[in-house]
Amino acid sequence: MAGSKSLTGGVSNLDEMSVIEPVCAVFRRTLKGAGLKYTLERAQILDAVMRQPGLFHADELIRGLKQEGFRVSKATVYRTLKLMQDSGIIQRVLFDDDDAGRYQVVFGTSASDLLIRTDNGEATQIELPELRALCEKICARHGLTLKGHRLQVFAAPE
Amino acid sequence: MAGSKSLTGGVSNLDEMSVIEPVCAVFRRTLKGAGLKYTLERAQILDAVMRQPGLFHADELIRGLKQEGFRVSKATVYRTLKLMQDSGIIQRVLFDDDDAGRYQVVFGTSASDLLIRTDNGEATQIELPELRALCEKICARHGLTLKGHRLQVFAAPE
DNA sequence: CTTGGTGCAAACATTTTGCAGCACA
DNA sequence: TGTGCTGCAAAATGTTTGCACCAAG
Repeated sequence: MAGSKSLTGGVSNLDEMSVIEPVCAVFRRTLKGAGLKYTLERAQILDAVMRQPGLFHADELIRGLKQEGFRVSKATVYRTLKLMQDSGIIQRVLFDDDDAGRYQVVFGTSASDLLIRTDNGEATQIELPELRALCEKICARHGLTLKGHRLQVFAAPE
Repeated sequence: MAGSKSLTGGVSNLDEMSVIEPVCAVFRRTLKGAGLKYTLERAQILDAVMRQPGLFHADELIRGLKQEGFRVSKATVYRTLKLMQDSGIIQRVLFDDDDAGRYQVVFGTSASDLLIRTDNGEATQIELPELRALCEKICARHGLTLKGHRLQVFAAPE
């Protein structure tokens, strides 16, 4: 991770990044579909994003990238983050006050569901399979097709 | 600094809060409990908020107030909005890109649940009674007490 | 008086955009 | 050659804060 370019580049050789593979493909496909390119910077950012533990701040991400020696500008990071949203790889999350800039990886997980502790803000990804059916039901009732969902459960100890 | 700091200590039970008790009373009680005052401006803002159809933007609210002849500053509006969040009367909502500044009245409704059309951004409040039990189950599994939840269902026609 | 509230404007944090140069199809 | 990409810095949002003054207990 400290080297120069051990990225998912995809042009030729890869490293031992396994989680990233499918996401990478999705991202690339989406980009290509829009006439955009899968550049080194975008690969680096995707890589960094997938390495994030659940939730992350755009700011942290940027700092992390710089710390690892990558020279990406925040403009590019934000631009890429937006592209990733469009590709359905990540989504913005806001669960309480003052939580701007918070993102979450949603690709390859059913991780739109969060359990959030109101006492310390800690967020855990939860699994709630039954929810899917509920959402589908609601959509059907409105004559719509389910595209996704997001649940935030707030709780405290005691 | 993640958790919210409730003025009276954990308002929370939004879902079962009876519709009967006027929001005004709750707000007032909460304020008093924190040694704060229920001023004219706060009343005006609360009033305007309750008049909002579901979701609203802080910005719209401010414009609306000014248009009605009230001379409240945005600073006061934001300060009051925050107080209302702490009282559990409203909550911030972010369901997609670019939706900062969006709020929702949650008092007296089980309205943390939204059906959002991905094609035009239109948001409808939905009723999903079964969800409550699911949330409770999850909380129990983690040894926590349910404080509230928020669901966003994304869907499109076709 | 003392505590809190308000408006205003400046400050902030986050995200976006204009621009010039660069890279690759 | 053109189209897209990048970094930088400036701009644009959305929200908060410092300050001086006002209002009520």
